[in-house]
Amino acid sequence: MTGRRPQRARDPQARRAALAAATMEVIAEAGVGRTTHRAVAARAGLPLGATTYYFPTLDDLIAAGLRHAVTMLQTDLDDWAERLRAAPDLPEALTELVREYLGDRRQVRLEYELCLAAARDEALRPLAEVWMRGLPEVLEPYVGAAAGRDISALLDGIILLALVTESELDAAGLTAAIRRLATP
Amino acid sequence: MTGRRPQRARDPQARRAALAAATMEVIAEAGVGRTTHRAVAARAGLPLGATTYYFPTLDDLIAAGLRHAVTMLQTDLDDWAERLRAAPDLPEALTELVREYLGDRRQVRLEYELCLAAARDEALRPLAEVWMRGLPEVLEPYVGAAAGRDISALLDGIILLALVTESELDAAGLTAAIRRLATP
DNA sequence: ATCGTACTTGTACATTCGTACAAGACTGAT
DNA sequence: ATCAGTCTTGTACGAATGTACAAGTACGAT
Repeated sequence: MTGRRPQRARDPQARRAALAAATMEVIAEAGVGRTTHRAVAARAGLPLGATTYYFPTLDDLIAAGLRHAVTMLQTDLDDWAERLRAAPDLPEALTELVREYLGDRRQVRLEYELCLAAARDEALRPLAEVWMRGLPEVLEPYVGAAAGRDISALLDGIILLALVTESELDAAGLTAAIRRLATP
Repeated sequence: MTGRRPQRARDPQARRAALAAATMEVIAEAGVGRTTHRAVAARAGLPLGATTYYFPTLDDLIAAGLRHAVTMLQTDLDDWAERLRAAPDLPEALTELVREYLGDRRQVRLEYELCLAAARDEALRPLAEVWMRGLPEVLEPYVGAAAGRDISALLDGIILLALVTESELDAAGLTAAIRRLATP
């Protein structure tokens, strides 16, 4: 019960955040189903007990990780919104954003981990909806609600294809497809 | 070492198949990351030892489950191809097929489990590619390669959206979007 | 009939898991 | 200075995990 104990500075808020961030990373690399307390603790550089102190159960920990992921994605989305606002041509700008997004495969996997987790666990659904409805909302002012949803779905599908096949993105083709969906 | 042992009839081929099918079901319900030898054995109604006898490691078992899933998806796809051939209007027929596909959420989840597993494990990639390239190939004769890929991506995205939000499919909107992508 | 091989099955085992908790340490109020 | 409560950390423990394997059974070749 009493090993050496050089206790670190206290900062509960930072610990919660660090654990959520570490959980997000573990999910991105190993998947929701292989996420464990110990992997998260190791990734965060914190003792095992810290995980259960701040998040009573593993499900809580995973939910916190996914919530953190959505927050990150949200700020990315704000970036997208701003760059689209400044862009001369929407389809071309969207294509470029997709290309950049595909640069970080870990983050892309995380997005689909979130979707699958939400598809399986109803409690996570609102979280995933925030993310899924984000892009359509950004696009709506430009092309309307219906086209916004269609284009968003197209991008999700194209991103999934690129994730699985690891093939190069056909930028010209994507731009053309977006343009088709955008024109009324 | 020596419990009661009413040994069942021998049929190795059927056992392999039963284990692969059971694995597929466990993956669909619990996810790749939570798939275990014991869950598969229980689902197949076989003893634990049978799993490791036919599939040396858990990865082998999971790969077999995913391979089985792709085979199932492939026959579904053949169905799609046949029905599209007989359909008077491609966009409307596709929309109807998507609506039916969404009826079995377990199968839809399985599809995305496959994609995520392939995104994480290179060895599974060819398997997922077979599936991802299947629909574009079916569509190509009707609309060309580029539009086939675009429409396929659109459907994947729409299906994902429906899976996550559990919202009703907007059939009319989808048909219209497909038509936009299909017309040259 | 017998025999070898391929299959079946129960069980064993080290490891890892989620979770619980006791013991210490910090901190703000008094 | 003291105390209560919050935070920190190491360790414990039963359950579940992947895998190994010995013992037993069926069956085709001989």
